[in-house]
Amino acid sequence: MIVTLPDGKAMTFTRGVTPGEVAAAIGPGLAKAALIAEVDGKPWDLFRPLDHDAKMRIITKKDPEALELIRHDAAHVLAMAVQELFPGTQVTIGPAIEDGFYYDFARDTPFTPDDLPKIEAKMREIIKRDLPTRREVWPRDKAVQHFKDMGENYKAELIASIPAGEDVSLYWHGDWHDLCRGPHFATTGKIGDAFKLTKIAGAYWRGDSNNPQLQRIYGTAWRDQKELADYLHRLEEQEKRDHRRIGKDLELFTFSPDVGAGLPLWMPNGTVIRQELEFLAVQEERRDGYQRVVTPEITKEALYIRSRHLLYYKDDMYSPIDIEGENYYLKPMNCPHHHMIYLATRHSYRELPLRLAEYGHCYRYEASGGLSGLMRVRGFSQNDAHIYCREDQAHQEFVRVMRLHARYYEMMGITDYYMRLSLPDLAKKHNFVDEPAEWRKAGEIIRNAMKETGYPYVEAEGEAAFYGPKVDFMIKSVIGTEYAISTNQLDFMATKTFGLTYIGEDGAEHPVYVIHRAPLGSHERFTAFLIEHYAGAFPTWLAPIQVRIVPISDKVNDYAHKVRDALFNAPVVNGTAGLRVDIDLSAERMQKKIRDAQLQKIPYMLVVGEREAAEGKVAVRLRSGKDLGAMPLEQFIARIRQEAETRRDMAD
RNA sequence: GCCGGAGUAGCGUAGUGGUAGCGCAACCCCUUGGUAAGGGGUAGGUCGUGAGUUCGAUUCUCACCUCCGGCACCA
Repeated sequence: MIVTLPDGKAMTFTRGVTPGEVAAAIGPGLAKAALIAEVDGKPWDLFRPLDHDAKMRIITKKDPEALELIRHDAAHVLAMAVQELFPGTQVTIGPAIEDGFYYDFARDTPFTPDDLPKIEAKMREIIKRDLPTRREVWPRDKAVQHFKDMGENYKAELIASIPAGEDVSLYWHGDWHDLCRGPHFATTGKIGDAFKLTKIAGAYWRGDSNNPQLQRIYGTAWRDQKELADYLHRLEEQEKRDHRRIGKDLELFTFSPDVGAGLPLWMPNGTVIRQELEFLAVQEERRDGYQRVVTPEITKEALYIRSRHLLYYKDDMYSPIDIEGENYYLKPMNCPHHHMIYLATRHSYRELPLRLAEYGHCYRYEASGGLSGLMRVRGFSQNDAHIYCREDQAHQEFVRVMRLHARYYEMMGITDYYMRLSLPDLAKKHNFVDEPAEWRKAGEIIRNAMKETGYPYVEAEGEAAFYGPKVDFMIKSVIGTEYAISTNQLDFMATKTFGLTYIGEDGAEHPVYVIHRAPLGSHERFTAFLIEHYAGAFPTWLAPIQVRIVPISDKVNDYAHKVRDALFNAPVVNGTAGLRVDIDLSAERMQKKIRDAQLQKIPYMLVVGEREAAEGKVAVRLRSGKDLGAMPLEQFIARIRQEAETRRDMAD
C-alpha cells in the first residue's frame, strides 16, 4: 500500500497501517509532534488504519488547523470532567469556536462560578492521565438505543436526527465515550495545558427558545501558555476600548434607571459626535440627491396594521397609548411615514427616483436581555432614507447606496466589516410574505448590484426582512459581539400594501420598488462603534473638544481667552461652525494640564506662556505627543479649519 | 424574555450582623511652574429601591429596578 506525502515522496506500507505509524517511519520527531493526519484531504485520526493508497499529510501544532483540534478535544475533556464531578449530567454538543470551545450540559442544578476551577482541575487531571482514544463505527439505531439506555436523551435525539441507515462514529477517551464526527488526538495528553474555563451561560437546546435551556460552559484553549497569556492580555486591552467604559470616562452618554433601560441620555460631549455625523449625512446625501423630511414619533395603530409591522413585530413595539379611544404607537421605524409623504402627491416616471431622508427617532421594545450600552437600545435615531424608484432603476440605485456606504466607511477608516445578503427561507411562510416570484426578482436585483460594486459579501438564507431581501454591513464590537452597523432592504411589498405607484410614459400606474437604507445605521450604535474604533481618540472633526488651551501661569489667562475667542469665531463650513475649544484654568502645573488633556484624548493642546502672548503665537502639541512648536495663531487656525472641513485627521 | 453573576461618594475600589474606609476627580490654601500627576487641607455616602427576619441590616431572606456574561430576538 502506498502513502504519498505532501513533498511527493511515496512510501510503501502494509495494509492497515495508521498515520501514526507512518509518521514514526518518517521520524521520531514528527511522530511526537503529530496531532492528526489529513488523508486525501479529509481529517483522519492518527490511530485509524488506512485501507487504501492515499495522499497523506501530518498535522502538528504548527499547522493552522491545530487550534481547532485542541479546542475540540478540550471540549470533550470538559464533558468528561463534568460527568465525573457531577454524575447524572447529560451531555449534548460541544464544538470548537473562535478563540475557544464550549459544551452544553443538561443538569437540574445550575453550575456556579465556584465550579469552574474544580472542573478545570479535573480536566487537567484527565489530560495528565493521557487516556488513549479509540474510534468505533456503529449503525445509527444501535447508537440511539445505546445512549437512551445510558439516560443520555439529548444525545439519543441528536443521533436519531441523522438519516436512518447511516453509520455513526463514536470516540472513546479511556472509558468515557461520545458520539462524534472526529477526528481526535491519539491521547488526551496532546491537548496540553494552555486552556482556561471562562464563563457559564444558559443556552437553548438546538438554539430554539421553545426548547429547554441547557447550561453552557465556555473555555479558551491555545497551543501553549504564551498564546493563552497573549489572548488574555488581548481581552484586557479590548475591554479598555469598550464604548461603555470610554463613554463614561469621556462623558459622552449615560443611562438612568429613572428614565428607563435602553434609553440613552446624550451628554454634551457625545451630542457633538451625533451632530457631526448628522451634518455629514445631510451634506453628503444632499449631494447624492436626497431630500430631507421630518415625521412624527407617534402614530395611529391602523398605519402599522397596514404596513404589517404589527403583524410581525407587535411584541417588539412599545405598548399603545390610548388617546380618546384610539390606539397610538411610538414609531418603530420611519418607512410608513415616508410612504405617506410619497402618497401625498402623484408621481411621474420622470421624477423617480425620489429619495426621502430623515434622522428619525424610533422606539422599539427590545428584549431586556439584549440591551447593551449604545449598541442595542430601545430609543434611537436612524440615518434613514427610502428611495422610491422604478424597477429598471432599482439596480443602479442599490449600487449607488452601496457606494455611499463605501464613502462613509472609507472616510472613517472602517475596513473591518463584511456584507451579508439575507434572503428568505421560502419554506417558512410565517416569517416572510408569500410572493416567491417577487422574492426571486428582488434577490437577483440585489445580487447583481453587489456583483457590480465588487464588494465581497456572504449570503444568509432565512434572515431577510419580511418584505424583502436585505444587505447588512456587519461589524464586531471590541468585546467580540457581531452587530449590523447598517441595514438595507429592497422592498417589493410597500407598493402593494400602500399602493405606491408612479404614472408611466403610457399614462398607466406602475409599481415602485422601495429601497430602505441606513448607511450610518442608528446614531447610537454607530457612535458606539466609532468610540471603539477610535478608542475615544476621535479625529478632529468629531472630537467633542478639539482644542484645549493650556496657560502656563495665570499671568497669561487674558491671552488664553483671546486665543479661545479667535477659535470660537473661526468660520468652519462643516458642522457647528466655530471650533470647540476650552481653557484649563485650574491651579495645576502645566504638566498636569497636559496630562489631563491627553487622557481626554483632545487632538490639540495649545500651550500659551508669556513668550507666546508677547508674539501672538501658540505652542501646538498634538495628542500623539508630537510638539509642533510655536506658530502664529492664524497659522494654527488655518490648519485646524482645513482639517475640520475636509474631515481628515492631522492630529496624529 | 430565559439562565447565571453583580449593584458601596462623580469614577475606580476595600470592608463588616453594632449605621463605612482608600485612590482619582471636586472645592479651598500655598506654589506661577515650559510639554503626561507639585504640596497641604475641606467637603461628599439614607451602602440600587421596597418589604421581611433581628434588640439592631449596608451585611441575612424575598420582591422589584438597573447593569454585566451568555442564549433567544433584532423591521
